[in-house]
Amino acid sequence: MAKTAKHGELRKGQVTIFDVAEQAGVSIKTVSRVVNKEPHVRPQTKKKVLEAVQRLQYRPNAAARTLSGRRSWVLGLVYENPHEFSYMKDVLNGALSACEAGEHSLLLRPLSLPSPEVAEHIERFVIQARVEGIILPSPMGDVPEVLRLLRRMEVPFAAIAPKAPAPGQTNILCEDQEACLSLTEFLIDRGHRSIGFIKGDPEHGATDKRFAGYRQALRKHGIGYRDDLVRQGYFDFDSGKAAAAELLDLPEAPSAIVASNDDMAAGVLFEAHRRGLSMPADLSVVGFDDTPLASRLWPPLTTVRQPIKEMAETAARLLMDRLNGKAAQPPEAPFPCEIVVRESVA
Amino acid sequence: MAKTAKHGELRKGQVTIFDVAEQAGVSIKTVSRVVNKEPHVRPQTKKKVLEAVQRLQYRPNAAARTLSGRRSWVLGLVYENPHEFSYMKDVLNGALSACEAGEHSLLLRPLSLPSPEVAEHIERFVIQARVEGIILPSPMGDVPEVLRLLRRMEVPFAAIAPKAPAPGQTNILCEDQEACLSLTEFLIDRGHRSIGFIKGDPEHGATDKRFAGYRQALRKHGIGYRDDLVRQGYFDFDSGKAAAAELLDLPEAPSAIVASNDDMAAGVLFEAHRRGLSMPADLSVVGFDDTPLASRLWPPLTTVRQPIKEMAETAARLLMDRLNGKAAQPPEAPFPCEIVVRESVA
DNA sequence: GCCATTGTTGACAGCGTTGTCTTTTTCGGG
DNA sequence: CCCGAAAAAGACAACGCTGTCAACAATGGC
Repeated sequence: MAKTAKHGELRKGQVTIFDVAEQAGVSIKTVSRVVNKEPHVRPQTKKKVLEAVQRLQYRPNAAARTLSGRRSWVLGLVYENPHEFSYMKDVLNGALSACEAGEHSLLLRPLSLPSPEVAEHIERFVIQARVEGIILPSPMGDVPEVLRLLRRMEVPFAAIAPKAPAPGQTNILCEDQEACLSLTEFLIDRGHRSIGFIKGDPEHGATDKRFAGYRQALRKHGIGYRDDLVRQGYFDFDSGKAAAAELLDLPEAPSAIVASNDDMAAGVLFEAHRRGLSMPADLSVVGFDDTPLASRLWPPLTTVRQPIKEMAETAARLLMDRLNGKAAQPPEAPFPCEIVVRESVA
Repeated sequence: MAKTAKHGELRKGQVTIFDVAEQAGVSIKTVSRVVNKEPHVRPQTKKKVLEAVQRLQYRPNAAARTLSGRRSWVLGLVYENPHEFSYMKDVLNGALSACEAGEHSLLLRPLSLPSPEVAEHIERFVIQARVEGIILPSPMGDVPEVLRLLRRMEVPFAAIAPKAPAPGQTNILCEDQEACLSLTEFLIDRGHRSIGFIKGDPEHGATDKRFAGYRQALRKHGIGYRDDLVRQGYFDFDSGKAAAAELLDLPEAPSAIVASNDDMAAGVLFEAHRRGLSMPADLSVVGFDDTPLASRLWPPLTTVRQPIKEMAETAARLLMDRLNGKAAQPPEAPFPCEIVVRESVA
């Protein structure tokens, strides 16, 4: 009882497991069992404990938990710091909300990507912060050193939209190819036959799938594939602008351009404006991602909305389930995308 | 020695204070003193310890530190989740880099703002995660309940660009008014005499200062202030669009519009495009913040770049200094802004 | 009604660090 | 060369929780 008494005097608002145990008239270990959803507690006892927890507003001390147990309740989000943050914003919000629901903390680790020390940075991050699991938004899920390191350290991870979704790891995918197929078909349906395409960064998982969707659409509608209508981009504004310049300089310039993301589509519009073209009359443009940018450009972009936030949420949830020892679910079906029609297509 | 031996076997890569103590031939307390830069250690001893730390790559276990000591080494970033994340992206990066340098962790807490439970959320956040100090980017630094709560809980905080920078708290400001003065003067210099202004969200700290800069510029150049040329906005695209529509419907429509941020400026451009105006010939537009958006719009926006990242870094650093018991520095001078000239002004 | 088995609960020792208090060492002055 | 004070170093008990193992209660088969 001495101990109980000592702990009874709540210090700085901290309610401890001892207080709950006292309230419920059980030992601290039993409280621990209930809080951690362990078996071997009678329903009746469980009820008493939960009531005490509720009454005292008890929240386990994370530091003590980490120190004592094998768990740290920390997930890491390792990402490449982009110029256009809207994709990461959704990832962040999704991960954050899942972590809150799962009583985990989320620690961020931005990294600049083509760098030899990536693995070391992550290793330090994991050891230092005792990170239990890692979320890898694209393109992190495709960096071989990163994957190798995490496997070696046996740190579970979930990759969002990786390029090559390795089996046996948690992958969160979306229907990139199908979406890009529909997007291209949308242009074909409006009468376009000469359609340019700007590829994304070859490092990103989505790049190939979107391109495949484009080709599939052409094939499906019997439109010949023309290599000169396809340009390499890197998912950023400048590369989109440059690719557009090349396409528009073509003797047989396309009447519509599919950009693999909105930022590049913005580059296309910019270049077209610069040339005094009037959109969408002279050129139709579509993007991908439905960033805030898409609705702010003139003309506002027809684009594809991906459920990034939900994907990140799922990634975090699956990770936590795995850490909690839940049986491995069957791999999630790819998330569906949705075309958002705006005025950038004639 | 038994203890030392037991701890000697590095478990899961964890190097403990015992290992360092053994290597250096001192007690763990001495290691603790050195690591925490406490006094009462002979230079010679200190050197030995630091060498051992270096050799073993020792990093104190954060959980143990938190549990044992009074410190948690955690800062919180409490923000309103915006549509346009670029401001927060900079804040985040700044805070993150300062935290890394100062060996703190950063925990995020997005909140939706006009909400009665804001204070409760923050209270739980602080207690739960044992947050030691909080960074409040605008407009969080102006929510009375938040400030009241933090003062009551005695949690140090630093406000970035608050509306009413209360004395005695850490405020990070920038020269909003001066910048908006220069920005307006930039238009006046180009011959504009009828200049519209779209105010920002009245909740934000920057709103009044930017408006004051606008009025100051008119006064300085002997241009009469016209109330009908000023509209209320809320820092978002739609409000900018709506305000622009009103201004352009005016019998004597302005030849230039100053929007209090880029997102609203995007709204102005959008509305003007919709009416078939040609920019910048028919209408000049300037924004504020230099978001990625600014360079992607057509025409690209002349705007003001604020050193947000540096400001956030400073906020975090000042907070950590305070927590480390360093003497309170004199309040930092406001950060200077910089006009970024692009093609949206004729 | 007894024993073996299973289910439920509790006592107690860590986890790696800091805070407090004690012990040892150093150093200057007589 | 010794004494006292101050500086340096150490011993040890928290911190709040989980893991391990032991104790006890309930259950079922004979």
